[in-house]
Amino acid sequence: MKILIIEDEKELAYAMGAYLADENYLCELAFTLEDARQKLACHTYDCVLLDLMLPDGSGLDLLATMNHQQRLEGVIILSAKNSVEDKVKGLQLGADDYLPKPFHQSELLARIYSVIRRKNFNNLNTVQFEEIEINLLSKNVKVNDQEINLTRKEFDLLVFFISNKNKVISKSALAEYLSGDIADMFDNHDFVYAHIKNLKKKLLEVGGNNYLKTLYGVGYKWEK
Amino acid sequence: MKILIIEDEKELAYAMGAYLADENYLCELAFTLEDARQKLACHTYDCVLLDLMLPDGSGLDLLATMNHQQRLEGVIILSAKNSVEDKVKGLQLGADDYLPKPFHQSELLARIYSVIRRKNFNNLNTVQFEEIEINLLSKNVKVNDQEINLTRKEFDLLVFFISNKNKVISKSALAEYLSGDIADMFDNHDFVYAHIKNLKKKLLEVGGNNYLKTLYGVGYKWEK
DNA sequence: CTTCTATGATGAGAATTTTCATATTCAAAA
DNA sequence: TTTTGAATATGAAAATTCTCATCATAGAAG
Repeated sequence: MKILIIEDEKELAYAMGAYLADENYLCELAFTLEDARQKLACHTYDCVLLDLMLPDGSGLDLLATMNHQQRLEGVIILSAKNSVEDKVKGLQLGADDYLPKPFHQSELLARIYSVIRRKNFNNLNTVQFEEIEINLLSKNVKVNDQEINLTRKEFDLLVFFISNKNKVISKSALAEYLSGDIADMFDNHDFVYAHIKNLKKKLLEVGGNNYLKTLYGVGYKWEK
Repeated sequence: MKILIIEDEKELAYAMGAYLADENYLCELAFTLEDARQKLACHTYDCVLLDLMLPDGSGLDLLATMNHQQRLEGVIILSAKNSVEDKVKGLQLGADDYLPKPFHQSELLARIYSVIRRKNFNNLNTVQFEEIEINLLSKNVKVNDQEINLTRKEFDLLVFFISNKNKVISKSALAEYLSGDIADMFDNHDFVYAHIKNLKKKLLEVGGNNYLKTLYGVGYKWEK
């Protein structure tokens, strides 16, 4: 489970990071909005801990953007202000929980666990992208309500693309994801081509659109 | 592959980060010794790029600590000084390479690759159980110094057994581990039998002992 | 001790995954 | 614009993985 901690009080941020690391969460820290945006652009997290007052702006702006981009991360707002307006605004903007500072580590942990669990039960079961509907649990995929059979690798590929839509994904990242192993730089990853070809073919056969753009020399991007 | 860039010239640090990110390394930046120590306390990297002259001290001190703590990271010293003493001292303190500034990106890349490779091929990546020797990186397996070819699943199975030796492992745990997916209670996991059979056969063919006990109705246990 | 049932083992075949040789396409250099 | 080298696409073959039918065995029940 990966957590992004957006918090400009460095001492607090490091303390949270260390504590959560102990609990086997993978943590990354962002001390500014800009830093947070960078990290969110490159990575997907399971949960984001968001301080509202940051040196370069309000966390609420970031929250609005994330909501707008339909990010899947659970967001817990950490705020010292503890104003009702912020809390309401935060939850309206799609935050999943609000934790006033100061808080106990155990409480933080409990909230994180609950947010991740809730997210998982809401979003994890089905994912939709235009005419494509994926049930992550049963692993069924429908295109225009017509069911198609994908192999495991094709399914994984589709899910990975859709959950990273609009982002550029390198071939080696795909290789790593599909093989479930660190991608050796000096291996060739031609099997990725094969699975992409087969996935494309199956989607087209049932009248799906091709959302997968090839970015020569760079990778792939799934977008409308 | 994760790289920690310890470098106080921010522009250079960002440039390296961007370049290495392109090459599919995950990079983190530290601009001070303190920052670097924090990050090293929380994370493990595959390679550390270390500038020697940092605002809050000399990188050599950090190197000494890392050496003392027997950290596994490969360390490449980046230095503008290019003094023979620093180079000697750095290598004595356990650095793996020394790259005088300015350098070309391609050279940096080559050094990183070489350092990671060297680190990875030493015996830190091998696991031994009696006559069986496994290199986790190259994925070679030797039985009585004789190399055998295992498929990916057979290899994974062997590693899983040996790293859980003397413990009882259920069939569904094996299924989950091999498939890299939560094991569906209502699936049958007969493929586990197949891989176990094939692994056993290959090990016996080269004169290995059978360390795998079947616990009827319970699971398996790897023990001498 | 025998029978019965569920679990595990096995071989063969089906399906999937990966590799490989070849063709095509892209973008930089000439 | 044309050429060139590298990246991507593709079909088919090779290798691996999974399924299935059948057999063997452990342990419970009679």
